[in-house]
Amino acid sequence: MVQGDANAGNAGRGERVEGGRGAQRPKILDVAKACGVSPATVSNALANKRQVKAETRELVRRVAIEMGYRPSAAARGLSSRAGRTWSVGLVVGDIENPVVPTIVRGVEEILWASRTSLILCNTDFQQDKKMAYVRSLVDRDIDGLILVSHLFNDMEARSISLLDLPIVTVNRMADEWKTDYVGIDNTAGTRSAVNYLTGMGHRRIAYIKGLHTSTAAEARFDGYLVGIAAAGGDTDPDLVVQGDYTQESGDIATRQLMALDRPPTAIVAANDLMALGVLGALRNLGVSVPGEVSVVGFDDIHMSRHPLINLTTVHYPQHETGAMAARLLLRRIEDGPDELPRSMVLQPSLIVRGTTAPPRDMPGTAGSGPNITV
Amino acid sequence: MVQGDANAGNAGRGERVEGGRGAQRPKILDVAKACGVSPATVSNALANKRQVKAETRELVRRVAIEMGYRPSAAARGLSSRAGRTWSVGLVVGDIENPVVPTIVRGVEEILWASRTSLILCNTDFQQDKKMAYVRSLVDRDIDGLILVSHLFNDMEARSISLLDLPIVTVNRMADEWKTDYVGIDNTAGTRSAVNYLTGMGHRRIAYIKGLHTSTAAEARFDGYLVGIAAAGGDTDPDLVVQGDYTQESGDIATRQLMALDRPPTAIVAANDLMALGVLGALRNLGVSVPGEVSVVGFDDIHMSRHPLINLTTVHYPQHETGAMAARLLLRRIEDGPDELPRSMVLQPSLIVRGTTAPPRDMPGTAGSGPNITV
DNA sequence: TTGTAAGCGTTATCAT
DNA sequence: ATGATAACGCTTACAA
Repeated sequence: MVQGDANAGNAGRGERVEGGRGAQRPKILDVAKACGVSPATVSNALANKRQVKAETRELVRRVAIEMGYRPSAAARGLSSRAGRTWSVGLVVGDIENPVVPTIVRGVEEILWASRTSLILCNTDFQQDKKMAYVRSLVDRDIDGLILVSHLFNDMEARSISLLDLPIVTVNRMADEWKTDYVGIDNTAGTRSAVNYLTGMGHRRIAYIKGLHTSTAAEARFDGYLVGIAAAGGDTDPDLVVQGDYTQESGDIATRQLMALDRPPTAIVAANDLMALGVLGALRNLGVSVPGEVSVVGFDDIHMSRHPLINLTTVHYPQHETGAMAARLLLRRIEDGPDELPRSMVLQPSLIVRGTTAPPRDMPGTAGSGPNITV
Repeated sequence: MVQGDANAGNAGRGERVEGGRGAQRPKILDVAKACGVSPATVSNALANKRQVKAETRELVRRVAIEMGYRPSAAARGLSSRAGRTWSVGLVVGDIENPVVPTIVRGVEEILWASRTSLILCNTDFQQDKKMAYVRSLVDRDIDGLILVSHLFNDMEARSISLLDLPIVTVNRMADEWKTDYVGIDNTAGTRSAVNYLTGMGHRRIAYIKGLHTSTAAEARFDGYLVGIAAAGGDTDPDLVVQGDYTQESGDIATRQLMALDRPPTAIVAANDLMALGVLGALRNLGVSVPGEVSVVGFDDIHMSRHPLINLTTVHYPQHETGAMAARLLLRRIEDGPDELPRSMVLQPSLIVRGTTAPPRDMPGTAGSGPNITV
């Protein structure tokens, strides 16, 4: 029973719909009619909100399923003042950066559990694209927003704050903008990497910086500086090269570093992608790792674990970061804006693999075995 | 990896903004009043639809911007019969699989150009999660749907077809379901890989299959079979091992293959991720590549290009696939359902790198230089 | 050129 | 326990 009469009321409208195709989705009124009750009752029966006689409730439910009725999310959001849209925006700079999909996955996992949709925005780190996306998300009445590795200037921050929309920022160091925050202690991360190297006797340690637009990049660099200073390492400015987080920039930086009169005995990169570039360049230059030069990355992307790469790196809990951001956001959405901003700082940890060893001129304890011998 | 302390010392920063907070977003009526015109005029002035006196139009626009007015997407979609929601769903199995982010990026690039939002759904290849996501997308009145590497059984396909929603499937071989389609010639891809190997003299070539739930996996396997048959290669069933597209399964399969009485001289994997597993396993087993065993992958993920990996593989145009899917979808959304289904089959191409060489017992032309020597 | 009013599909507030 | 009816914020006939 109950089959084709959806569309009964609005027949004649769907010109083109000739053969039984294009059966429009039934609306709540269709279900109501089919059940001989009012739309309100259907709504209540389905939402389990008000008291509805068990009998009617069952009837409505059965018919609704039979007809394939599904409430329109848009209509729902429009109605009911407290109505959520059950969707959140996720703004990332570059979905192709290996750390990002893992973060996204962490976010998705949590959101899925509360049946919240994820609107993905890829900004290519362009200011205007970023803002346009945010505006578009707001137009959609999203319940909340997660911003990964993005900086907002005062004007932008102010204009967004006005919306008093639940926001969680990820990988952005604290500023005046009071949003919830998830991140790691970047400084501690690089410092532990440098400490490890100096502990093995390295003194001439190079650093390849990340994109300057990121506060995380600054923090990681600080860790390097502190670590070098603490061990009385070489502070030759030529040992610091600007990169942009891409593999290629790691490659270029390495050629530059190895061309120095006194090349470094170890290279620390601000992320794994650049470290991979370092390894590639060294390989092509015929420099053995870790025999002649040690290499350390930051992030611990999946590929770094590969036996052919086997990169010593600082582990960044990417999945957990995403999951935590989503949890914070959902909590904020439920609690409302009156709670104090929450910060979650996860701890990175050094993972020692095969690209690090004592410097050649100081054959102390051997590393975990040479990784590549050219 | 040590959990972090939560809630840092940013207390004191959050003062509860009591008074002027929560300035709600202005609605069209607010703008109308502020301009002394009717809401209809505001709508028309902003949408540039009907003729509006240039003067009023400018006034309305200025005031709208001043007040920060933005039309509600939900209300817009709900109103106007022809109203699109300017959002599409993108269903993928695993965002962490390296080919996926690149496809996503291709989709995003095109969608962004037409200001259409991307709702990302990660199914983990679970049937129920997949269908739940699709339903949720339909509830949201999305304008269209892109399904990447997903199979739908008849019942599912039928129930979705009823919606007559614009759909583009990616990486799924043709079946009775008439949707637009983007894919590559998978069979030709693996066949070219096998041809290359047999051309160098290989006869005992192993194959690691992809997940059986995917039709692409079947097609790729077919290419292997055809290639082997054409060259009179070894059809020993032990040479075919089932994998699941993960790196780990490539590793396991390789140990199994190399433990055979007569191990293969070459291994073809149904994707790069498994091929990376193969390389890792061979490395750990002390088998030289390509000296003792040649390895070929499929996809050409970013990492395969790395000098330390340097994997010979079949290039799969991931970005272009995503972009093409989005173009097809947008076109379908605009053209309506009456046009015939369109199919787009892109051509894969073999990329010869360093993991392939003639078999040891047949030292013809050497490969492009040994990649790894253990 | 502009205003009025009728939807769009729900949920919420009243009555009954 | 249920049914009218008024929002929700917008677009678009239809009038003026």
